[in-house]
Amino acid sequence: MRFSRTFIPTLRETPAEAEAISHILMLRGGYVRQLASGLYIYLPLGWKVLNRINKIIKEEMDAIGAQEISMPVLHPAELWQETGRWFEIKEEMFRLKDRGNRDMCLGMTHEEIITWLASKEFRSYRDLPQVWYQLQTKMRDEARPKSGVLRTREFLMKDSYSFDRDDAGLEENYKKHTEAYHRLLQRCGLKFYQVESDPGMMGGRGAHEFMATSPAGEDRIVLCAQCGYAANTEFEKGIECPKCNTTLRVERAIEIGNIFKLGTKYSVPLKAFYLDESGKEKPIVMGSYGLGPARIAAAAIEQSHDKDGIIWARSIAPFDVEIIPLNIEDRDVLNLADTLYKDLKAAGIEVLIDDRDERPGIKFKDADLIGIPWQVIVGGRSLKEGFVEIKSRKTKQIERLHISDIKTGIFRILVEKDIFNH
RNA sequence: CGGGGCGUAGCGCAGCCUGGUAGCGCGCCUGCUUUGGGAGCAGGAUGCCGGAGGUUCAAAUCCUCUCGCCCCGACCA
Repeated sequence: MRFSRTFIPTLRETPAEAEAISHILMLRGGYVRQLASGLYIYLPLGWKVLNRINKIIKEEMDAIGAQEISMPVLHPAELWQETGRWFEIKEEMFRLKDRGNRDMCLGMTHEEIITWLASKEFRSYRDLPQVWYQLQTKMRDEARPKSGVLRTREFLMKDSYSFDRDDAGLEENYKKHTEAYHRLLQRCGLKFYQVESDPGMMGGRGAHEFMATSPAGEDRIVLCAQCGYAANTEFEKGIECPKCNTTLRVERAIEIGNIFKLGTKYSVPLKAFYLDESGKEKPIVMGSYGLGPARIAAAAIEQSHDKDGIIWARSIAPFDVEIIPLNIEDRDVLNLADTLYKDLKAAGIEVLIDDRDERPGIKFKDADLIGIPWQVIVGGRSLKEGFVEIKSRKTKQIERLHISDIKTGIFRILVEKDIFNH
């Protein structure tokens, strides 16, 4: 895309309302804008990042046989009354009435809805197992939204649900999800831990959280350097590792995903039953698996930035490469930059060209702020000597490439040196 | 929901204590000069001082109420 025609409103100064690093950089980099407390607008760059994360999530979910569907955000109250959560959950649920004065609510999660579907559709053990997922907006009237997109009142969630005939089936789907989460979070370039957690109001028989370490995190986890043991501090108050007696270290972390073995907590009240081989009616055994794409993006920034801005992993960066012609009034510079732009694009690389009529300093500053992993700098000075430069956002190292060798040179660097390349 | 802080130009802030013509920096617009790390000069535009009520000859400033945003805590299916 052309910078001059793309809406990327970078900010020179830090807005007063932002304190968390990811919040500051998302605002300054022109990724998001705040509408109200806990409500965010994703601008072109932010939306691109979110979609790249979503794409990775979908690929890994599809790979374990999950099928994408989409459920409503607006729910009838009855289902929530049947499971009791209509009464257990207090101000955190947005409630409203429709024109017929029927009680409705905005979905905080979708167990009730998907279990209703399951109760209508599944008859026989032959219908199972199934795993369904969606990327859908969740609404929660948070007591205290905070830290930019880390804790909001409306947010996107990947939520999947598994339906099995017995515990063995649930264990298998649970394990598949665990493995998919590890793969996808690695692909996003995150440092994270899987820890045991409290099933809480979700109920059921076991749960895990996926935690990305960051000082901006709301949770604390304990880690064992010796054996890799990790747990939520809710459970482990002691400072010794229960597995190998090494001293544990406590770190703050962002909860980016959680998974629950629901068992029959929802299938029983919502009458989601199936008939087994002997014709006996049994409740479906369920699991539910959440993941927050916006939290993945924010955690990635928290874990990878410097004083100049964001340092994206290439897998989730808004673009792979940013071409920076330093002076667009210099014909040679602009022409070469433009040719490169078209060539890289044609080769399937996501590329942004800073074709604005701005001074070099502004372009450098904005490029570092936005954090695209590779910068291709086309300047009059080195061009006269026959070179362009390719610079790593992460290491700041510059490699000079002769113009006769630019294209292949860039491809070589993208493949060989990109530590995030998968 | 408890505690604290802040609302003044697009952004960052000063002015408030001690009432008296609304300011600074950046950005924005015009022109010229500049072009390898947020340019220089000259000219210009921009304010319901969050809102309502009150005190006063006079309120950004004092008083009351209210709304919004941030931070700490509680909460977080």
